[in-house]
Amino acid sequence: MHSMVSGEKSGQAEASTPKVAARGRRGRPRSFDRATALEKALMAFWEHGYEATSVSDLTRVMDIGAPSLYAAFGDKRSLFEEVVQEYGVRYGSFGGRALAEEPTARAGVERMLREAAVEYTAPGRPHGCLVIHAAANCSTAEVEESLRERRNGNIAAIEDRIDADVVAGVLPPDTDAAALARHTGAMIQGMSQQARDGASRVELEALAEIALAVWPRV
Amino acid sequence: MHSMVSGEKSGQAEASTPKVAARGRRGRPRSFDRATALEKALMAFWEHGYEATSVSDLTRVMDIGAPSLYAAFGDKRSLFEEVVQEYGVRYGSFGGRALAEEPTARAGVERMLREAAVEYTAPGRPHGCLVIHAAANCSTAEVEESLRERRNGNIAAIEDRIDADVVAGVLPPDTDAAALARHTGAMIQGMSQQARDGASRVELEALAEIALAVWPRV
DNA sequence: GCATTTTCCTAGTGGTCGCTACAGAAAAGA
DNA sequence: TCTTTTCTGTAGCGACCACTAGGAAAATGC
Repeated sequence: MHSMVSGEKSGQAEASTPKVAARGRRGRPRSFDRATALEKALMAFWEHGYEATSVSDLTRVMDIGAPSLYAAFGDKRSLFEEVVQEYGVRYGSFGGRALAEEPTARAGVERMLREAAVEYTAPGRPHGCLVIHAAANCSTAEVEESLRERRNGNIAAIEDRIDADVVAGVLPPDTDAAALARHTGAMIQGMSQQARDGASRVELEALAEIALAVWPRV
Repeated sequence: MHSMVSGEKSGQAEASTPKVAARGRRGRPRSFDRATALEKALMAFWEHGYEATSVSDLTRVMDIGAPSLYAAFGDKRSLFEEVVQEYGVRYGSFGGRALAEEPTARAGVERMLREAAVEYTAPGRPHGCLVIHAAANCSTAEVEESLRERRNGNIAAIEDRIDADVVAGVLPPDTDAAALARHTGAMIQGMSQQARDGASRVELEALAEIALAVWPRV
Protein backbone atom coordinates (compact mmCIF):
# COMPACT_ATOMS: atom_id res chain seq x y z
CA MET A 1 0.00 0.00 0.00
CA HIS A 2 2.81 2.35 0.82
CA SER A 3 5.60 2.87 -1.64
CA MET A 4 8.37 2.22 0.85
CA VAL A 5 11.66 2.17 -0.90
CA SER A 6 13.91 -0.43 0.59
CA GLY A 7 16.77 0.31 2.86
CA GLU A 8 15.27 3.30 4.60
CA LYS A 9 15.88 1.91 8.05
CA SER A 10 19.54 1.38 7.30
CA GLY A 11 19.82 5.13 7.76
CA GLN A 12 22.91 5.74 5.72
CA ALA A 13 23.00 9.41 6.70
CA GLU A 14 21.51 10.49 3.42
CA ALA A 15 20.53 13.93 4.68
CA SER A 16 23.63 14.73 6.66
CA THR A 17 25.04 16.76 3.78
CA PRO A 18 21.93 18.16 2.14
CA LYS A 19 23.37 19.92 -0.85
CA VAL A 20 26.38 17.83 -1.72
CA ALA A 21 24.22 15.24 -3.43
CA ALA A 22 23.97 11.82 -1.85
CA ARG A 23 25.84 9.86 -4.45
CA GLY A 24 24.02 6.97 -6.08
CA ARG A 25 20.57 8.22 -5.04
CA ARG A 26 18.48 9.63 -7.84
CA GLY A 27 15.65 12.09 -7.54
CA ARG A 28 15.03 15.03 -5.29
CA PRO A 29 16.79 14.60 -1.96
CA ARG A 30 14.92 14.68 1.32
CA SER A 31 14.78 18.17 2.79
CA PHE A 32 14.82 17.07 6.44
CA ASP A 33 16.99 14.88 8.63
CA ARG A 34 15.21 11.59 9.15
CA ALA A 35 16.82 10.83 12.51
CA THR A 36 15.98 14.25 13.89
CA ALA A 37 12.38 13.95 12.74
CA LEU A 38 12.16 10.50 14.33
CA GLU A 39 13.45 11.90 17.60
CA LYS A 40 10.80 14.63 17.55
CA ALA A 41 8.13 12.00 16.93
CA LEU A 42 9.57 9.95 19.79
CA MET A 43 9.21 12.85 22.20
CA ALA A 44 5.64 13.53 21.09
CA PHE A 45 4.57 9.89 21.46
CA TRP A 46 6.43 9.66 24.77
CA GLU A 47 4.62 12.66 26.20
CA HIS A 48 1.11 12.16 24.86
CA GLY A 49 0.86 8.47 23.97
CA TYR A 50 0.06 6.74 20.69
CA GLU A 51 -3.52 7.76 20.17
CA ALA A 52 -3.49 11.23 21.66
CA THR A 53 -0.67 12.16 19.28
CA SER A 54 -2.35 12.98 15.97
CA VAL A 55 -0.64 12.93 12.61
CA SER A 56 -1.04 16.69 12.43
CA ASP A 57 0.67 16.95 15.85
CA LEU A 58 3.48 14.86 14.40
CA THR A 59 3.86 16.85 11.20
CA ARG A 60 4.01 20.04 13.28
CA VAL A 61 6.73 18.92 15.72
CA MET A 62 8.65 17.10 12.99
CA ASP A 63 8.29 20.18 10.79
CA ILE A 64 7.45 18.24 7.65
CA GLY A 65 4.34 17.76 5.55
CA ALA A 66 2.09 14.77 5.91
CA PRO A 67 3.13 13.24 2.55
CA SER A 68 6.79 13.46 3.59
CA LEU A 69 5.96 11.69 6.85
CA TYR A 70 4.14 8.89 5.09
CA ALA A 71 6.86 8.51 2.46
CA ALA A 72 9.64 8.35 5.06
CA PHE A 73 8.02 6.33 7.84
CA GLY A 74 4.92 4.60 6.46
CA ASP A 75 1.69 5.08 8.35
CA LYS A 76 1.26 6.30 11.91
CA ARG A 77 1.48 2.81 13.35
CA SER A 78 4.75 1.89 11.68
CA LEU A 79 6.21 5.24 12.71
CA PHE A 80 5.22 4.42 16.27
CA GLU A 81 6.83 0.98 16.03
CA GLU A 82 10.04 2.57 14.86
CA VAL A 83 9.79 5.09 17.69
CA VAL A 84 9.42 2.29 20.23
CA GLN A 85 12.48 0.54 18.83
CA GLU A 86 14.46 3.77 18.94
CA TYR A 87 13.26 4.40 22.49
CA GLY A 88 14.50 0.96 23.47
CA VAL A 89 17.94 1.80 22.15
CA ARG A 90 18.25 5.40 23.35
CA TYR A 91 16.31 5.49 26.62
CA GLY A 92 15.01 2.07 27.62
CA SER A 93 18.17 0.04 27.68
CA PHE A 94 19.36 0.83 31.22
CA GLY A 95 17.52 -2.16 32.69
CA GLY A 96 18.99 -4.72 30.35
CA ARG A 97 22.45 -3.21 30.77
CA ALA A 98 22.14 -3.35 34.54
CA LEU A 99 21.18 -7.02 34.45
CA ALA A 100 23.93 -7.87 31.99
CA GLU A 101 26.79 -5.93 33.55
CA GLU A 102 26.29 -6.36 37.28
CA PRO A 103 27.72 -9.50 38.88
CA THR A 104 24.52 -10.59 40.66
CA ALA A 105 20.77 -10.37 40.06
CA ARG A 106 20.41 -8.40 43.26
CA ALA A 107 23.06 -5.88 42.15
CA GLY A 108 21.48 -5.71 38.71
CA VAL A 109 18.03 -4.98 40.12
CA GLU A 110 19.50 -2.46 42.53
CA ARG A 111 21.17 -0.57 39.73
CA MET A 112 18.06 -0.89 37.56
CA LEU A 113 15.83 0.68 40.19
CA ARG A 114 18.30 3.43 41.01
CA GLU A 115 18.80 4.31 37.36
CA ALA A 116 15.05 4.22 36.77
CA ALA A 117 14.69 6.98 39.37
CA VAL A 118 17.13 9.08 37.36
CA GLU A 119 15.83 8.21 33.90
CA TYR A 120 12.16 8.69 34.74
CA THR A 121 12.71 12.21 36.06
CA ALA A 122 15.41 13.40 33.66
CA PRO A 123 14.89 17.09 32.82
CA GLY A 124 14.17 18.14 29.26
CA ARG A 125 12.14 15.12 28.31
CA PRO A 126 8.86 13.44 29.29
CA HIS A 127 8.82 11.72 32.65
CA GLY A 128 8.21 8.03 33.13
CA CYS A 129 8.53 5.21 30.61
CA LEU A 130 7.15 5.29 27.07
CA VAL A 131 6.71 1.51 27.00
CA ILE A 132 4.58 1.60 30.14
CA HIS A 133 2.34 4.52 29.25
CA ALA A 134 2.25 5.28 25.53
CA ALA A 135 -0.23 2.56 24.56
CA ALA A 136 -2.54 2.80 27.57
CA ASN A 137 -6.20 3.05 26.60
CA CYS A 138 -5.32 2.40 23.00
CA SER A 139 -8.17 1.41 20.70
CA THR A 140 -5.72 -0.25 18.32
CA ALA A 141 -5.40 -3.56 20.15
CA GLU A 142 -2.21 -4.60 18.34
CA VAL A 143 -0.34 -1.52 19.52
CA GLU A 144 -1.42 -2.04 23.11
CA GLU A 145 -0.51 -5.72 22.92
CA SER A 146 2.90 -4.98 21.42
CA LEU A 147 3.96 -2.85 24.39
CA ARG A 148 2.39 -5.27 26.85
CA GLU A 149 4.56 -8.04 25.44
CA ARG A 150 7.58 -5.79 25.81
CA ARG A 151 6.77 -5.16 29.47
CA ASN A 152 6.16 -8.81 30.25
CA GLY A 153 9.29 -9.74 28.35
CA ASN A 154 11.34 -7.41 30.52
CA ILE A 155 9.98 -9.06 33.66
CA ALA A 156 10.76 -12.48 32.21
CA ALA A 157 14.35 -11.32 31.64
CA ILE A 158 14.63 -10.33 35.30
CA GLU A 159 13.24 -13.71 36.29
CA ASP A 160 15.83 -15.47 34.14
CA ARG A 161 18.61 -13.47 35.76
CA ILE A 162 17.36 -14.34 39.24
CA ASP A 163 17.02 -17.99 38.28
CA ALA A 164 20.61 -18.00 37.14
CA ASP A 165 21.73 -16.76 40.55
CA VAL A 166 19.64 -19.39 42.28
CA VAL A 167 21.24 -22.11 40.17
CA ALA A 168 24.66 -20.60 40.88
CA GLY A 169 23.98 -20.65 44.59
CA VAL A 170 24.14 -16.87 44.91
CA LEU A 171 20.52 -16.80 46.03
CA PRO A 172 18.77 -19.31 48.32
CA PRO A 173 17.26 -22.31 46.52
CA ASP A 174 13.78 -21.50 47.82
CA THR A 175 13.82 -18.04 46.16
CA ASP A 176 10.59 -17.36 44.29
CA ALA A 177 12.23 -15.95 41.18
CA ALA A 178 8.95 -15.23 39.37
CA ALA A 179 7.47 -13.30 42.28
CA LEU A 180 10.66 -11.38 42.89
CA ALA A 181 10.93 -10.49 39.22
CA ARG A 182 7.30 -9.40 39.08
CA HIS A 183 7.87 -7.32 42.18
CA THR A 184 10.72 -5.53 40.46
CA GLY A 185 8.59 -4.98 37.37
CA ALA A 186 5.68 -3.67 39.41
CA MET A 187 8.01 -1.32 41.29
CA ILE A 188 9.40 0.02 38.01
CA GLN A 189 5.89 0.53 36.73
CA GLY A 190 4.82 2.19 39.98
CA MET A 191 7.88 4.44 39.87
CA SER A 192 7.06 5.42 36.29
CA GLN A 193 3.50 6.28 37.29
CA GLN A 194 4.83 8.25 40.24
CA ALA A 195 7.17 10.15 37.94
CA ARG A 196 4.22 11.05 35.73
CA ASP A 197 2.32 12.17 38.82
CA GLY A 198 5.06 14.57 39.81
CA ALA A 199 7.42 12.62 42.07
CA SER A 200 11.01 13.88 42.06
CA ARG A 201 14.21 11.94 41.45
CA VAL A 202 14.97 11.93 45.17
CA GLU A 203 11.51 10.58 45.98
CA LEU A 204 11.88 7.82 43.40
CA GLU A 205 15.31 6.95 44.77
CA ALA A 206 13.75 6.56 48.21
CA LEU A 207 11.22 4.22 46.63
CA ALA A 208 14.03 2.17 45.12
CA GLU A 209 15.78 1.87 48.47
CA ILE A 210 12.62 0.65 50.15
CA ALA A 211 11.91 -1.84 47.40
CA LEU A 212 15.40 -3.31 47.66
CA ALA A 213 14.82 -4.18 51.30
CA VAL A 214 12.67 -7.14 50.27
CA TRP A 215 15.64 -9.04 48.83
CA PRO A 216 17.17 -11.95 50.75
CA ARG A 217 20.17 -10.82 52.78
CA VAL A 218 23.47 -11.32 51.03
CA MET B 1 -25.28 25.38 28.30
CA HIS B 2 -27.00 22.16 29.23
CA SER B 3 -30.51 22.16 30.52
CA MET B 4 -29.80 20.07 33.59
CA VAL B 5 -32.91 19.86 35.67
CA SER B 6 -32.03 19.93 39.33
CA GLY B 7 -32.11 16.97 41.62
CA GLU B 8 -31.05 14.38 39.09
CA LYS B 9 -28.21 13.15 41.22
CA SER B 10 -30.53 12.56 44.17
CA GLY B 11 -31.60 9.50 42.19
CA GLN B 12 -34.98 9.02 43.76
CA ALA B 13 -35.57 5.83 41.80
CA GLU B 14 -37.74 7.57 39.28
CA ALA B 15 -37.51 4.79 36.72
CA SER B 16 -37.83 1.83 39.04
CA THR B 17 -41.52 1.50 38.22
CA PRO B 18 -41.69 2.66 34.63
CA LYS B 19 -45.41 2.56 33.95
CA VAL B 20 -46.90 3.44 37.33
CA ALA B 21 -46.20 7.12 36.83
CA ALA B 22 -43.61 8.73 39.07
CA ARG B 23 -45.92 10.91 41.11
CA GLY B 24 -45.19 14.61 41.14
CA ARG B 25 -43.04 14.50 37.97
CA ARG B 26 -44.59 15.93 34.90
CA GLY B 27 -43.71 15.15 31.32
CA ARG B 28 -42.76 11.96 29.60
CA PRO B 29 -40.94 9.62 31.96
CA ARG B 30 -37.44 8.39 31.24
CA SER B 31 -37.47 5.07 29.40
CA PHE B 32 -34.24 3.77 30.93
CA ASP B 33 -32.87 3.27 34.43
CA ARG B 34 -30.37 6.02 35.11
CA ALA B 35 -28.30 4.02 37.60
CA THR B 36 -28.06 1.05 35.24
CA ALA B 37 -27.00 3.27 32.37
CA LEU B 38 -24.40 4.93 34.60
CA GLU B 39 -23.02 1.52 35.55
CA LYS B 40 -22.70 0.58 31.88
CA ALA B 41 -20.84 3.84 31.22
CA LEU B 42 -18.62 3.11 34.20
CA MET B 43 -17.63 -0.28 32.79
CA ALA B 44 -16.90 1.22 29.37
CA PHE B 45 -14.74 4.02 30.78
CA TRP B 46 -13.04 1.56 33.12
CA GLU B 47 -12.10 -0.76 30.29
CA HIS B 48 -11.15 1.69 27.56
CA GLY B 49 -10.37 4.97 29.34
CA TYR B 50 -11.87 8.42 28.96
CA GLU B 51 -10.80 9.33 25.47
CA ALA B 52 -10.92 5.94 23.78
CA THR B 53 -14.55 5.59 24.86
CA SER B 54 -16.56 7.57 22.31
CA VAL B 55 -20.04 8.91 22.88
CA SER B 56 -21.35 6.46 20.31
CA ASP B 57 -19.66 3.65 22.28
CA LEU B 58 -21.47 4.95 25.34
CA THR B 59 -24.89 5.23 23.71
CA ARG B 60 -24.46 1.67 22.43
CA VAL B 61 -23.58 0.05 25.75
CA MET B 62 -26.03 2.24 27.70
CA ASP B 63 -28.68 1.41 25.09
CA ILE B 64 -29.97 4.97 24.84
CA GLY B 65 -29.84 7.70 22.21
CA ALA B 66 -27.30 10.48 22.31
CA PRO B 67 -29.86 13.18 23.24
CA SER B 68 -31.03 11.06 26.18
CA LEU B 69 -27.45 10.73 27.35
CA TYR B 70 -26.85 14.47 27.18
CA ALA B 71 -30.15 15.26 28.90
CA ALA B 72 -29.51 12.82 31.73
CA PHE B 73 -25.77 13.24 32.31
CA GLY B 74 -24.64 16.45 30.63
CA ASP B 75 -21.68 16.21 28.30
CA LYS B 76 -19.12 13.43 28.07
CA ARG B 77 -16.86 14.99 30.65
CA SER B 78 -19.50 15.45 33.34
CA LEU B 79 -20.67 11.88 32.72
CA PHE B 80 -17.10 10.75 33.28
CA GLU B 81 -16.85 12.77 36.49
CA GLU B 82 -20.00 11.13 37.76
CA VAL B 83 -18.60 7.74 36.74
CA VAL B 84 -15.41 8.43 38.70
CA GLN B 85 -17.44 9.37 41.76
CA GLU B 86 -19.55 6.25 41.42
CA TYR B 87 -16.42 4.16 40.95
CA GLY B 88 -15.04 5.60 44.17
CA VAL B 89 -18.15 4.50 46.02
CA ARG B 90 -18.69 1.08 44.44
CA TYR B 91 -15.18 -0.17 43.65
CA GLY B 92 -12.50 2.20 44.89
CA SER B 93 -13.35 2.44 48.55
CA PHE B 94 -11.51 -0.62 49.84
CA GLY B 95 -8.35 1.34 50.52
CA GLY B 96 -9.98 4.01 52.61
CA ARG B 97 -11.98 1.41 54.49
CA ALA B 98 -8.86 -0.60 55.24
CA LEU B 99 -7.08 2.46 56.63
CA ALA B 100 -10.10 3.51 58.69
CA GLU B 101 -11.08 0.14 60.09
CA GLU B 102 -7.79 -1.56 60.87
CA PRO B 103 -6.14 -0.77 64.20
CA THR B 104 -2.71 0.16 62.79
CA ALA B 105 -1.34 1.73 59.63
CA ARG B 106 0.60 -1.44 58.94
CA ALA B 107 -2.54 -3.58 59.24
CA GLY B 108 -4.44 -1.09 57.10
CA VAL B 109 -1.86 -1.18 54.33
CA GLU B 110 -1.64 -4.96 54.56
CA ARG B 111 -5.39 -5.28 54.08
CA MET B 112 -5.33 -2.63 51.34
CA LEU B 113 -2.70 -4.49 49.32
CA ARG B 114 -4.38 -7.87 49.81
CA GLU B 115 -7.77 -6.53 48.80
CA ALA B 116 -6.25 -4.74 45.81
CA ALA B 117 -5.07 -8.13 44.54
CA VAL B 118 -8.66 -9.37 44.70
CA GLU B 119 -10.34 -6.22 43.39
CA TYR B 120 -7.97 -5.71 40.47
CA THR B 121 -8.52 -9.23 39.15
CA ALA B 122 -12.21 -9.68 39.96
CA PRO B 123 -13.93 -11.64 37.19
CA GLY B 124 -16.69 -10.05 35.16
CA ARG B 125 -15.27 -6.55 35.16
CA PRO B 126 -12.21 -4.72 33.85
CA HIS B 127 -8.94 -5.44 35.62
CA GLY B 128 -6.90 -2.83 37.44
CA CYS B 129 -7.99 0.55 38.75
CA LEU B 130 -10.03 3.10 36.79
CA VAL B 131 -8.48 6.01 38.67
CA ILE B 132 -4.99 4.89 37.71
CA HIS B 133 -5.60 4.13 34.05
CA ALA B 134 -8.71 5.82 32.65
CA ALA B 135 -7.18 9.26 32.10
CA ALA B 136 -3.75 8.16 30.89
CA ASN B 137 -2.70 9.90 27.67
CA CYS B 138 -5.72 12.17 27.89
CA SER B 139 -5.65 15.27 25.73
CA THR B 140 -8.14 16.97 28.05
CA ALA B 141 -5.70 18.16 30.67
CA GLU B 142 -8.35 18.82 33.33
CA VAL B 143 -9.53 15.20 33.24
CA GLU B 144 -6.00 13.86 33.56
CA GLU B 145 -5.27 16.30 36.38
CA SER B 146 -8.45 15.38 38.21
CA LEU B 147 -7.50 11.71 38.49
CA ARG B 148 -3.89 12.59 39.27
CA GLU B 149 -5.07 14.61 42.25
CA ARG B 150 -7.17 11.67 43.36
CA ARG B 151 -4.15 9.35 43.22
CA ASN B 152 -1.89 11.75 45.08
CA GLY B 153 -4.66 12.38 47.61
CA ASN B 154 -4.89 8.67 48.31
CA ILE B 155 -1.16 8.51 48.99
CA ALA B 156 -1.42 11.54 51.27
CA ALA B 157 -4.14 9.72 53.22
CA ILE B 158 -1.83 6.76 53.73
CA GLU B 159 0.90 9.11 54.88
CA ASP B 160 -1.46 10.70 57.41
CA ARG B 161 -2.40 7.29 58.77
CA ILE B 162 1.27 6.32 59.14
CA ASP B 163 2.05 9.64 60.79
CA ALA B 164 -0.70 9.00 63.30
CA ASP B 165 0.90 5.68 64.23
CA VAL B 166 4.29 7.35 64.58
CA VAL B 167 2.82 9.94 66.91
CA ALA B 168 1.06 7.20 68.85
CA GLY B 169 4.30 5.29 69.24
CA VAL B 170 3.06 2.31 67.21
CA LEU B 171 5.77 2.92 64.63
CA PRO B 172 9.38 4.04 65.32
CA PRO B 173 9.85 7.82 65.46
CA ASP B 174 12.36 7.76 62.61
CA THR B 175 9.81 6.24 60.23
CA ASP B 176 9.78 8.01 56.86
CA ALA B 177 6.02 8.23 56.54
CA ALA B 178 6.05 9.99 53.18
CA ALA B 179 8.37 7.43 51.59
CA LEU B 180 6.47 4.51 53.09
CA ALA B 181 3.16 5.93 51.87
CA ARG B 182 4.56 6.57 48.40
CA HIS B 183 5.89 3.03 48.35
CA THR B 184 2.41 1.71 49.10
CA GLY B 185 0.93 3.92 46.38
CA ALA B 186 3.53 2.84 43.86
CA MET B 187 2.91 -0.83 44.72
CA ILE B 188 -0.83 -0.36 44.23
CA GLN B 189 -0.18 1.32 40.89
CA GLY B 190 2.27 -1.39 39.88
CA MET B 191 -0.22 -4.08 40.88
CA SER B 192 -2.92 -2.37 38.82
CA GLN B 193 -0.63 -2.28 35.79
CA GLN B 194 0.23 -5.91 36.37
CA ALA B 195 -3.46 -6.79 36.52
CA ARG B 196 -3.96 -5.04 33.18
CA ASP B 197 -1.00 -6.97 31.79
CA GLY B 198 -2.54 -10.30 32.72
CA ALA B 199 -1.29 -11.09 36.23
CA SER B 200 -3.61 -13.32 38.27
CA ARG B 201 -5.03 -12.73 41.73
CA VAL B 202 -2.54 -15.21 43.21
CA GLU B 203 0.37 -13.44 41.53
CA LEU B 204 -0.81 -10.07 42.80
CA GLU B 205 -1.20 -11.51 46.31
CA ALA B 206 2.40 -12.68 46.16
CA LEU B 207 3.37 -9.12 45.20
CA ALA B 208 1.47 -7.79 48.21
CA GLU B 209 3.27 -10.19 50.54
CA ILE B 210 6.65 -9.13 49.24
CA ALA B 211 5.80 -5.44 49.49
CA LEU B 212 4.73 -5.84 53.11
CA ALA B 213 8.17 -7.15 54.03
CA VAL B 214 9.57 -3.61 53.89
CA TRP B 215 7.61 -2.49 56.95
CA PRO B 216 9.37 -2.10 60.30
CA ARG B 217 8.98 -5.22 62.44
CA VAL B 218 6.08 -5.04 64.85
C1' DG C 1 -60.92 16.89 26.32
C1' DC C 2 -56.74 20.09 26.20
C1' DA C 3 -52.56 22.48 27.33
C1' DT C 4 -48.09 21.74 29.52
C1' DT C 5 -43.96 19.43 30.48
C1' DT C 6 -40.40 16.29 29.65
C1' DT C 7 -38.22 12.65 26.95
C1' DC C 8 -37.17 10.22 22.70
C1' DC C 9 -35.85 9.62 17.77
C1' DT C 10 -34.13 11.27 13.36
C1' DA C 11 -30.99 13.54 11.25
C1' DG C 12 -27.97 16.22 11.11
C1' DT C 13 -23.89 20.30 12.64
C1' DG C 14 -18.91 21.77 12.20
C1' DG C 15 -14.50 19.82 13.34
C1' DT C 16 -10.77 16.60 13.44
C1' DC C 17 -9.07 12.04 12.33
C1' DG C 18 -5.64 9.19 9.35
C1' DC C 19 -4.39 9.27 4.89
C1' DT C 20 -3.59 10.36 -0.21
C1' DA C 21 -4.10 12.27 -5.38
C1' DC C 22 -1.93 15.48 -7.89
C1' DA C 23 1.17 18.64 -9.77
C1' DG C 24 5.28 21.20 -9.34
C1' DA C 25 10.25 21.27 -7.72
C1' DA C 26 14.85 19.47 -7.35
C1' DA C 27 18.13 16.29 -7.91
C1' DA C 28 20.72 12.39 -11.04
C1' DG C 29 21.73 10.04 -15.40
C1' DA C 30 21.87 10.19 -20.54
C1' DT D 1 19.73 19.84 -22.69
C1' DC D 2 16.26 16.31 -21.79
C1' DT D 3 14.38 12.43 -19.33
C1' DT D 4 13.78 9.99 -15.14
C1' DT D 5 13.30 9.69 -10.33
C1' DT D 6 12.07 11.25 -5.96
C1' DC D 7 10.41 14.56 -2.79
C1' DT D 8 7.34 18.56 -1.34
C1' DG D 9 3.11 21.48 -0.74
C1' DT D 10 -1.74 21.99 -1.60
C1' DA D 11 -5.89 20.43 -1.19
C1' DG D 12 -9.14 17.31 -0.02
C1' DC D 13 -10.90 12.33 0.68
C1' DG D 14 -14.38 9.50 3.63
C1' DA D 15 -14.98 8.35 8.50
C1' DC D 16 -15.55 9.42 12.91
C1' DC D 17 -15.67 12.87 16.77
C1' DA D 18 -18.67 15.42 20.45
C1' DC D 19 -22.80 17.49 20.32
C1' DT D 20 -27.69 19.37 19.14
C1' DA D 21 -32.03 21.31 16.51
C1' DG D 22 -36.63 19.95 15.74
C1' DG D 23 -40.57 17.48 16.08
C1' DA D 24 -43.19 13.33 17.59
C1' DA D 25 -44.43 10.75 21.83
C1' DA D 26 -45.92 10.09 26.53
C1' DA D 27 -46.80 11.42 30.81
C1' DT D 28 -49.26 15.15 34.17
C1' DG D 29 -52.44 19.09 35.58
C1' DC D 30 -56.63 21.30 34.52
